[in-house]
Amino acid sequence: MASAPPKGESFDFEDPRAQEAMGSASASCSPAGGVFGVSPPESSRRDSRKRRKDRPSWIKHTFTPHFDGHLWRKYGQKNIKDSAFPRLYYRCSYREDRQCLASKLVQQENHEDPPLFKVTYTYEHTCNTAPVPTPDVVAELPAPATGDALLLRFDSTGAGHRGAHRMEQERHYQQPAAPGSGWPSMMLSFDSNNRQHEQCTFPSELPPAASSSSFSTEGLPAPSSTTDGGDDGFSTWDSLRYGLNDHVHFGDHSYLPNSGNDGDDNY
DNA sequence: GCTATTTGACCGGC
DNA sequence: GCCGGTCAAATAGC
Repeated sequence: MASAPPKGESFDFEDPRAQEAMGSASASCSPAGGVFGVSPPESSRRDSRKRRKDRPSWIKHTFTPHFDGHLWRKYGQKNIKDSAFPRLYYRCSYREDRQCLASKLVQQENHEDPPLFKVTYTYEHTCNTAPVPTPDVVAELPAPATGDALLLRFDSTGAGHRGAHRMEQERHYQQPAAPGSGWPSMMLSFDSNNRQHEQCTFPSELPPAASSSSFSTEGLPAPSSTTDGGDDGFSTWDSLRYGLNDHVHFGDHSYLPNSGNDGDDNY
């Protein structure tokens, strides 16, 4: 990642320190450990807004802005001047519990399908909740010739501290004739911490952004205990739509299978 | 009833 | 003075 990141999957650094810190390290949603663990500012309202420029931040372009391995809680949305899309503001769900100052801004950048999002991360996570990918849900694409069924396998590792949730499900759905029958192999995982992990391997003809062999996106901003991410245009779950080309329904959520990509921003 | 999201307002930075 | 980031009350969903 350090060099020539694939289209739609790149990092830019607003903070030179961040850029330096990244160095040759593989791109992860959060740079090499602790580099950004700069002493957090006071959490008072005023201090929290002070010195924006001093805050470590780095930018990532992705098609799946919500799959970055951490739990995020939305705290604001704002229309930005000169931007056709609103900017969404998220902060770490553990902000209060663990004084984690990590936050991110998500902004759609174009109308492409899938749309590209610019995600600006601020502060390294100090909550120590970086998830370890544990594929619990697996979406496998059968041989193209056999039909258009997608198998989703739900499972649980029970690795979470809240205890294991188990569910298994097989789902089949129709998919349009995919050119070249190149469908991504998607893996989704949920752990008992309400985190979701996703891994997706794309066929060769996928767009450059998605053709980086594989990507894994973990820790959906899982809607925490109650919701699934809300309905703010593109919820956590909506991000999945960019991983396939047809709609897949998880409960109330529908996904539009397509070439998804979240890059190697995970662990 | 609890928790997350929405949304308008506030306030700091530029 | 304008713009953008955050707060916090209101609202909605579970």
